[in-house]
Amino acid sequence: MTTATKPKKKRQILPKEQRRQQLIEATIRCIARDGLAAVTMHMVTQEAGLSLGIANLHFETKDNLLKETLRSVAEEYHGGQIAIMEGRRTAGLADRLASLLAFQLGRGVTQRQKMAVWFAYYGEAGARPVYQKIVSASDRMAAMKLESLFTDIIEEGQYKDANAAEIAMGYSALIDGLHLALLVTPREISKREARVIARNFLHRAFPQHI
Amino acid sequence: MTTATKPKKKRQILPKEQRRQQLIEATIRCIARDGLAAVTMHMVTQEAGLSLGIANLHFETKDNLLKETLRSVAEEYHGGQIAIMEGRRTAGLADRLASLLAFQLGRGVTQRQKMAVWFAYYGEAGARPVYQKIVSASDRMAAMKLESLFTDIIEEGQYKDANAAEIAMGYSALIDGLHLALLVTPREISKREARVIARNFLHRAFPQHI
DNA sequence: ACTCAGAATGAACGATCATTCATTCTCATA
DNA sequence: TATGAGAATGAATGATCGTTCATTCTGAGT
Repeated sequence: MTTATKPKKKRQILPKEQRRQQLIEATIRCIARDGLAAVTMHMVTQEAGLSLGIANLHFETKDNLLKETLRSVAEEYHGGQIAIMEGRRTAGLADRLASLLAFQLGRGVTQRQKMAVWFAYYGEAGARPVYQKIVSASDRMAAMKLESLFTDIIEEGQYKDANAAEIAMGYSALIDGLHLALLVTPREISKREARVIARNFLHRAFPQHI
Repeated sequence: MTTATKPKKKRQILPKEQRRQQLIEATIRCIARDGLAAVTMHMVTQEAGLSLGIANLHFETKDNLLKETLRSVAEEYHGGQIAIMEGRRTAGLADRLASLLAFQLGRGVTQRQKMAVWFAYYGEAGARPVYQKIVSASDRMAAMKLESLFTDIIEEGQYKDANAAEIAMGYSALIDGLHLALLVTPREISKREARVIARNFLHRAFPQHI
């Protein structure tokens, strides 16, 4: 039996921003794998393949690292939605609606990892106003864009008695709830079923568009 | 300035079950106030007005106490729903539907406390299969009852193209999402609005019943 | 009134973790 | 090649927390 080889030893110096990103990504993987409560600085820095002190060097405190990680995930998630809803690519409203749904309930291990992080923070949000503030910054923007998209759709489809704000809040809640179900009881619901449910919600509201 | 009075000193012996309940309730308050990650044995036992060692005496470990607390909240929440859906009180299906909605989005500080606990655990559920198992035990039962209620409603209303299982999953997800919104961004949505959204969801599915 | 089973207590212990900082190492620049 | 600014390291530190258990205390039974 040979002594375990130490695969990497070489120390490398990289620009600050790159290290920060590297540490945030390692943090996301740790949270998704072990849960927010179990994450330690050792765990994160080892996951990143770096030394213990590096996280404090770039983020000052663990709390700060966690906050920045949440900000990163929130901005990516909401940013993705906003990009679709602003619709530079797809011109038609119906296309945007379909793209949005596909993005929100799309495939990918990445997606699942991000969702795990998302809800780990939600779980603490009730007790930690800081988290609420970080999320609501980008959340509010996404909510506005969604309401605006629905307003356009209602006008285009001449839907009677349709309240864009109310449907938007309902749709957002439904998507959150479906994500939660996929995360907590994945055996009870598949992504395909989740997509059907969300589609039917939209279809009942905007039958001509989806 | 007088020395701070020590309000309580008398040691009291109570039956095991009562102490367990007392500790679980203290745990719920602690989680709601400070978040699951911040809860300590000191905190819980002090909140309960008891001594440090008592939680270990009745629950062996902290982990066990947290698991039992989750079980208690899950059973209360799902149990409340199940009781309504079995509908011994209200005979009409429409009444049951309204009662269910009122229960799920009803008023009360208690409700908010329980919801905080609920999502604190959801946040860790992705990384802790034990939590998933505890929740899914009562969750599955509630889901079955809900689907059964919707099946009856579909038959009574002769709704065409309505899939009870799909609408039940959608409704459950919507309620979860609304709870999440109320917890995380209470300024963006009121309980009244949440109730309207849920009601409209049901109205679109079962227009004759609500 | 007396007794004692076992409920309750809390000081102490050991383990874990975030943070610090003296030291080592890297690489852009000269 | 030589050099030093500062990036990276990880042993050490101090604080926090879960758990233990010797001791104290209670109250039902006699």
